[in-house]
Amino acid sequence: MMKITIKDIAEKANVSVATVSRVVNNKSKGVGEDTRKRILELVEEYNYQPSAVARGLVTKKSKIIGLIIPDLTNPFYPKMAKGIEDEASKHGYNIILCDGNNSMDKEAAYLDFLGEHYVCGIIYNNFKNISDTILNKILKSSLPLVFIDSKPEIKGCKCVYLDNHKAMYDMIEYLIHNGHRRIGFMTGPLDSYSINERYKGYLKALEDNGIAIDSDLVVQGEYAIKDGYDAMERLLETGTDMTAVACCNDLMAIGAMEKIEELGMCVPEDISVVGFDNIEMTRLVRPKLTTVAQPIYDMGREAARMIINIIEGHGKHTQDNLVFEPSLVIRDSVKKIEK
Amino acid sequence: MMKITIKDIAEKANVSVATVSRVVNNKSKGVGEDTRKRILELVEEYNYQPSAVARGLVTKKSKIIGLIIPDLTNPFYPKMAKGIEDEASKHGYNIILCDGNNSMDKEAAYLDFLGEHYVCGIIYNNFKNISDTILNKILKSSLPLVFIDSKPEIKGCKCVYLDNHKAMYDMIEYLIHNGHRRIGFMTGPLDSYSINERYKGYLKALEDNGIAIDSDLVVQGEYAIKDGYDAMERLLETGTDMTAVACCNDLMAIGAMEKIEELGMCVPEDISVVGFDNIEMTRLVRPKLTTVAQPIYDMGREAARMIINIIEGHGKHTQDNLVFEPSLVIRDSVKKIEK
DNA sequence: TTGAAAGCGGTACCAG
DNA sequence: CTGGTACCGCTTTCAA
Repeated sequence: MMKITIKDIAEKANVSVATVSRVVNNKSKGVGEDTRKRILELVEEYNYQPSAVARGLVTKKSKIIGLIIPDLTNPFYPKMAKGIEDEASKHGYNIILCDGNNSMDKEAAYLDFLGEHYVCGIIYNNFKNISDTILNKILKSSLPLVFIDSKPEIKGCKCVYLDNHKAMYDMIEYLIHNGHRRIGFMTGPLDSYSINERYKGYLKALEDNGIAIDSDLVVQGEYAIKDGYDAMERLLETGTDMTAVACCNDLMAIGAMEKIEELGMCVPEDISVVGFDNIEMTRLVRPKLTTVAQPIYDMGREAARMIINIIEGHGKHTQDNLVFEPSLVIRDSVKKIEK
Repeated sequence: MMKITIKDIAEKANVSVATVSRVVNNKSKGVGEDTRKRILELVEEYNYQPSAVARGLVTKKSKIIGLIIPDLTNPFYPKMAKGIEDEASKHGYNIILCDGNNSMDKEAAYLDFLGEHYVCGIIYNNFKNISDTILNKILKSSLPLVFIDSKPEIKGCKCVYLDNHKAMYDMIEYLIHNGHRRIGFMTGPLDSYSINERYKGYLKALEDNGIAIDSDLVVQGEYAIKDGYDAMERLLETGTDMTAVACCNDLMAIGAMEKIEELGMCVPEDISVVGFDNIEMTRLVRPKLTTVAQPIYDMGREAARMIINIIEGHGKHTQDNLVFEPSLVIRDSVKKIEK
């Protein structure tokens, strides 16, 4: 069953393709009411769908925004995607969602993929600092691009992200105010902008409070629950006298809690744990996890708005960086230590 | 900065576009080694990316599979998407992921969207029984289509799904064997194939065990945590003497547990709760939730394999239905009632 | 080994 | 108000 084309409709209606094109695109000024109606009926009857491909070839526009995220199974990202999606559809744009699967190669492949197809812009949540290969692709590409949840070293690139430094700084200070001084840090890969900022925030907070930095108190891991679980095991071996751990995301924190509990210890009595992101799980887990909230849905919306501005050319004066403020969500996973 | 086209490369290389096309597509038999090299260099230098759009227009093939799911924020679906993605990329296919946002209209819109673009097939996880509008779109479309996690009333349609009836039947029997007889049922919208099957499984298990059906023991809600929370409140009002509730998905079950706890009661001491899907959260929540596991990642992979078979024409003998077996995951949210 | 040219399904401009 | 037609960027015969 061949797909119906504009030519088929034109034949059946005894008009030219130009006319069909006119009515299909609602540029009906200059089309007789009767022909218009006849064509519309045919369109309906044969379920004619204009090929966006052919159309894209001539118009070079597509109303499709590509979105690359690191990992769909971290609940943080679907929420971001929703924000982007909601804002985009409001403006008639569709999203192509690509899950980079925590792999630079996959991300690079998707960048190519999106470049070859006619997306009109890309929102890119790179999970690590971009490699030279990727940097090159981006530089050579003329596609509008906004980074979300990161801020690469590219002059003039558009970014929306959280003030990660402040976020972690505040969190560590909160821990310190609660009497903690031996504070562990569970980091993700440090070659990620966000993670690196968080790490710096941790360091700075310790420093500002006159607490010595101890590398035995920091472990590095990947981002999933299982990774936090594993990392906690390692941290417990090196981190003597540790009374609290700050984790770089909620998933890791939850994994850490699992490990602690499995070892017969209690959170927060034996050790306090805090996370980052405020995903829904943090509310559900026992004890409820203290964490820092990112307005991720809104960040998504703003990123969408930003790229649409650029695409539609209203973006000459769009600011380069949009940075959001974090907020602490205090729950039950931190113990107050009396002095 | 205009995008580089095949013509540009051809000019620079002093050859025809046909030749460039040949080398770009590795149909190099019949291209001089030197010209070949020269062209490849140009391609590299100018970062030439052939327009998949133009190519798609002529070849009518695209290696893109559209995937429609109900809601990205239910962790069940990202896992399914991963399965599909992984299998698809193994065969060189890409996925366009569309989040229907629990809305038929959105789903319909995406169906159109995918139809207009040149995807080569669609994997569709409809969240409710398909409407006539959608049925029509599907019937009129010539695109390969496989349904996942549902089984619509369309002759000859390809489906991969769980034996939902058996799943819920087994779960209810498990409850009964543990001494429960006043068992509540928290259902999702009944005009969904999967949900309806689960409901029937519930009914059948009661019947087979000589337990009277009591409509005061069933509530209906939507699928999110909040919905389960709300539904539980209603159920508690009508469901007298209820000792257990079976929920149609884990999210609802978790919401139900929240409500129960908030009311000062305990799970499972005061009331047992079971879920469905075995999302990761069920392991994390306290008490750990007893639920039924769907091999959703594998189901995704099989769905991908199925549609690729159809697309590539090896699918003449593909079976219509692929049904997976559920398995109970017994954890801590069910109390054994001594007789 | 290479080139010319006919489309693919539309859009948009120019005529009539 | 409508039709003819030149592209858009690429693939694919058919000839040379």
